Amino acid sequence: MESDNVVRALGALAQEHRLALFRLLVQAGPDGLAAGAIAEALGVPASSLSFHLAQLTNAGLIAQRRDGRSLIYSADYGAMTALLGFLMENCCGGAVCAPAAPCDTRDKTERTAA
Amino acid sequence: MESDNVVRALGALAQEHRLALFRLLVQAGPDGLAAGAIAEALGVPASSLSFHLAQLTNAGLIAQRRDGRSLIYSADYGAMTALLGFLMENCCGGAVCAPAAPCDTRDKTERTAA
DNA sequence: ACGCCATTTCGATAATCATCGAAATATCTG
DNA sequence: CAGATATTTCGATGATTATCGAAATGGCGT
Repeated sequence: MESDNVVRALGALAQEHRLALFRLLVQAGPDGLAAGAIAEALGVPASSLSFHLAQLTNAGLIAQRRDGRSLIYSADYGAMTALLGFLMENCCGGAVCAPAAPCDTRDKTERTAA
Repeated sequence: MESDNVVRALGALAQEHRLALFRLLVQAGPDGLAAGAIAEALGVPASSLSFHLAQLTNAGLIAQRRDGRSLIYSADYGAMTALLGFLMENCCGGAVCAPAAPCDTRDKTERTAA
């Protein structure tokens, strides 16, 4: 991950609503959540939420897919792993001191198959 | 680390100059660097740098100490570890998937003694 | 005390960000 | 196609952020 992307990712997470939103999506897993469900969970007006979703999407931290008239958002575990990897790579003068793979990035289907 | 502190820490790192600054201090180690040396290394005017140093200090990511007429800044490894810990704790529905101790947080004296 | 040096604070300016209602877009159903 | 639902885009507003020169502060040497 490039330094520029890292700044954007950190900036996207550096906001109360968006941090809560991202954590919500992470906990929701690969199935994700519809925008409406997120708005309700966070108690944020739809238009405000849309703004925050756009920020996280632009930062590459979440993905969007359509299901009927709902738009489903889900966390991009790979991006999160890359971000953590960058922060850790650069914490001790270039030495990596901990594995940069915090999550099982496979989705439910893959885990079941494995 | 509380969610509020996390937002502040992420916000502090979500800026090109400050991310470079923090990485510089991390690489410099516990001895830290004087404000002037940092300004020169980053090519940022003194007054701008002072603003960024204040942001990082306020976020608890760096510490300040005086040496003569110089102010020496150094990375707070504990804060960085706590931040990484928070991000990892909260990435998989509460399960910690990787050790949250990326760095040897002891200073030179302690390492030598060990 | 005086001048020097390192750094911060002040003040002004331009830019970006957060918020949210109203209107527009896209999809489904009948 | 018309109506209902889910979500985004637009537009306006207030708040925060980044920048940097000039002036103020704090510590040092003489």
